[in-house]
Amino acid sequence: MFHTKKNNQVRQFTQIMEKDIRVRMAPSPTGSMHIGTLRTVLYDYLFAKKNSGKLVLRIEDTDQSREVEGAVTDLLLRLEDVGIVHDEGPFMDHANEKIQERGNYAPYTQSKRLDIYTKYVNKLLEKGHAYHCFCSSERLDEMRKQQQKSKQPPMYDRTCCTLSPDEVADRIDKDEKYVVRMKVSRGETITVDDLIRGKVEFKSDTVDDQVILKSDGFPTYHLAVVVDDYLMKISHVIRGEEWLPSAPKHVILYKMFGWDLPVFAHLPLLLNENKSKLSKRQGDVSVEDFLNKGYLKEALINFVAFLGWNPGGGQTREIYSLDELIEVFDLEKVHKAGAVVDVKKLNKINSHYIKQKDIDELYDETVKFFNSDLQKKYPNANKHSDDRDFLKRVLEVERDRLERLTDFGQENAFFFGDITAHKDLLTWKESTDDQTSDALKRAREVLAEINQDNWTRENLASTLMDAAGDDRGSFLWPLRAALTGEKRSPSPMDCAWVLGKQESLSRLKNAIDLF
RNA sequence: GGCCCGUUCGUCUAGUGGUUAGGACGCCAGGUUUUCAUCCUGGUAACAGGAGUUCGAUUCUCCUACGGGCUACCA
Repeated sequence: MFHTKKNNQVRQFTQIMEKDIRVRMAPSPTGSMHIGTLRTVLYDYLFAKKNSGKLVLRIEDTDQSREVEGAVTDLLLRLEDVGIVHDEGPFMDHANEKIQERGNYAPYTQSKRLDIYTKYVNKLLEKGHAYHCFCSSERLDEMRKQQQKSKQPPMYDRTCCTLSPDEVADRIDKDEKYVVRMKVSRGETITVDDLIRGKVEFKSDTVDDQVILKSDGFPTYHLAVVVDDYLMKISHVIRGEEWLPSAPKHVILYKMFGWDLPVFAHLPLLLNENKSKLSKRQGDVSVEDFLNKGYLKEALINFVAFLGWNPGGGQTREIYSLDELIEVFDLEKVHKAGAVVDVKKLNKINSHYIKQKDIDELYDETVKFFNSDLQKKYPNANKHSDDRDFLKRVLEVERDRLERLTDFGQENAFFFGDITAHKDLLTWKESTDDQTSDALKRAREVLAEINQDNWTRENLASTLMDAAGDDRGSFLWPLRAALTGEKRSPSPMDCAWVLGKQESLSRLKNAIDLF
């Protein structure tokens, strides 16, 4: 009777739990947001949204020594940049330039939860699942050295495990520094059930008596994640594969506390070209770097989503918006093997989004890159730097040539400064001087006849193509060269459109004067 | 060294107990084009190796090799 009832309760409870999808992103504030973090966080977000769940942001700052000033702010800003919105945790309060926490399980910053951890560590201590350890780091180092030498796995030798309660109390009284270690029972098999990898088994004999409470009173990651994931009712633990080896420690802790396990999903690593774990050294890896290099957030999200996952099912489309990704995302389709980050592919995706983007929106995102370099590159550019219409025309003509936003204006100095045309450049293939001169004069006549109102991209294109007739090269090349002074550029119609009638005619006159 | 994970074109990947092993990026060639770029078409290139199961394995199992991760009072 009793058992049946209880089982039913348990079943109901777990059913509710299963429906209640809650995932967390749990970064450490140790620097600017890494592209790998972005991928993990994106999968968190996609999974939560796909399953109508909640996304929690929790700051894992239990290592004070590694903490970097402003890292949390950077993180929140980057999340805003790419459009990943969480439901609980710290948020930027832009009005007051502060960080504010929101949610029922606050605080979401581990350094503010110290008393919670000590409480749970004490529980473990009481139940005999943990013990105090007074070993100095010098002794520990020496011990590991010896173990390495004799080809033993480096593990704590449990010297302090057998200390009597009296001795422990005594040494604590004497203010001796100590840590608390979890006591892993021997001879067991620990199974980590992973959504992506299936069941992964570990012998408990190979699991170290991990420190769970450091001598500074802070918990280690292992204790803090388990406690917080439990208290914050996290249903799915999604994190990088580098955590797989420590997953059995977490499973053991859940068991010690008597808590239900969350679902684990260990994501494949993002790799350098040489297949090692993606790191700085090998180029920029922070989200901010990519954004600053002129990659659109849509491209970055799209690119990173397909590193280690794809919709499958013979689907060949690879361009997906964030909302579309939510539609098709499936955590179980995530791969097992690591994925090399290939910037060339990112470039392609980026240029795709640049071509697609609404021109005004694109302009707003692009012009800031242009302005920052404007003075250095184009001494004469000032006359146009505030001319939104002019810059927008340049962008429209250039957009199909852009791989990154930072390319804007890069190869088109002729739009902004004075040019010097040379005879050689103006001459098309075997044309004689007379032919070139005639072509230029004819072009000037054609352009001169187009009145201001008709000075549109479309009209210029059709008029000039008509004027070019069959022998396009001998007409269009000198015109383009006269307008740009460059070997490569957008089409003469586009250049004329951007430059405007007056400037175009003036440049043509300068060219004609050379002959 | 120990533990764990992984392995389809160079890269990201689809896919199946029987397929001409498909797509994307890159690269190469051709086309469109006044140039460059865009765009279009085509081409190049892969199931790590061995054994087993099977009528048949890239697909299932085992072994090996190779790669990677972890091995802290870091996360």
